[in-house]
Amino acid sequence: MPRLLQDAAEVEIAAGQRVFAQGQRARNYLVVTAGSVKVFARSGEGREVVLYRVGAGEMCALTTSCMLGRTPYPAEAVTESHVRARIIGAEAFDRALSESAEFRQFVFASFGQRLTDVLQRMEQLVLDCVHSRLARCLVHCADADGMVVSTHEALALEVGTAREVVSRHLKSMEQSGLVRTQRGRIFLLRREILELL
Amino acid sequence: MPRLLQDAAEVEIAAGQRVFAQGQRARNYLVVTAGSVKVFARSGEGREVVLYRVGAGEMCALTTSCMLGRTPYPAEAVTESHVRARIIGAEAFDRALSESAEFRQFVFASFGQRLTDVLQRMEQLVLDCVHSRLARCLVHCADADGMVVSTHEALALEVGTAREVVSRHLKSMEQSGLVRTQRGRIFLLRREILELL
DNA sequence: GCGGACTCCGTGACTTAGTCACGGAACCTG
DNA sequence: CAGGTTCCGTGACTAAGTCACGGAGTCCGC
Repeated sequence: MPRLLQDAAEVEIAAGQRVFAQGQRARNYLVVTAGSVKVFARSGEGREVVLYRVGAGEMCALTTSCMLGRTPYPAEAVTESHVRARIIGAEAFDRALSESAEFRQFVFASFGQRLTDVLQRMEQLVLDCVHSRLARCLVHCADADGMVVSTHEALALEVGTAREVVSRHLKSMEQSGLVRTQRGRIFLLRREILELL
Repeated sequence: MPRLLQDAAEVEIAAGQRVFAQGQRARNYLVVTAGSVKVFARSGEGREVVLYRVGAGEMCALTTSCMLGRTPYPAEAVTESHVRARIIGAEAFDRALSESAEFRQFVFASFGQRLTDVLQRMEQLVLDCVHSRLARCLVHCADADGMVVSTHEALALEVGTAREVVSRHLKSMEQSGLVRTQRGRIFLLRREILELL
């Protein structure tokens, strides 16, 4: 992480807090140093899609974009865990950008990474079926023992579908012996097969 | 457009040419000065999604991102019309970035704009139904007389669905007197209503 | 002008996904 | 352990996507 960030003010945010809401204006440049923030969009009727998440060492590209374009946030964000983040004001940000090649490098790299991430995600959402997306998501979210701690609801949000659909797919996966389910958690039994989508 | 770009080499590309393919490496920073380039992803079985398009005065964010991250292109691009573009090599790009605040401004703004565009598009793809997306697309693509010159196939690609689905929705729109269709073109009869999704 | 060849479109039958409405099971919490 | 809350399962229905096929419109060479 660039030196400039290490001197920046640090804030702590509890899990489940809203970081910003749709329509709000961006005030400060943000870099997460610990924990993870979920950025998502919400439809009129309450359906949601996760756009991306910001993990430790990453900046919130949307914030940066909104600050530069002076546009309001087109999405909202909440913390998924206890989060620590560094904050930089607009002026300091501009200054750092012009003075430090290292900082530019960092900002650009984050931006680029985010863009390709999002494009890839979009590609999956449109081209892959729910079954694949769910399998991928499970493998990705599983810990070393193959356990995923998440509700069907949350998984649905993640793969961009509805809870019931996730329930049904999980049931079919369970019937084919790929997973075992419990309230609030899923155990992957045949990780290799799930990885093949 | 920053001065640096005005001195850069200009290339011309005919309509329908591939600009880059999936897996290829980015070599040069690109800014389109006339025409439009379509960036899209393709699934194994030939389905496609348009990720975004680069119009006059815009840079290709994906190219920039891939150059900075030294990653291969995750998508492909073709020209939709005769295109003129300015090209800058990697070294000149880095130099311009450090020397010119104007250039930085331009690159960042483009990047940010692209990101919010893509996020918005993603949001629509997941949260809106095909009917809305199609209506929006028609309104957006129509000329002053309310005429859209496009095949059902192309519209399908645009809204991220299949040709048959577009055909059916167009038929239903025609039956409700919203549009009139001909081979290769669609006339919007009730633009106001289409705008309400 | 006429016979392909090609592109574009329409349609039926079927599969997969998403929505709605509900009830029941599992888990807190006093 | 009573009562609320969260989470999950299910059936019935609608919307969307896939597959297969045929037909209409357009282009082009002769």
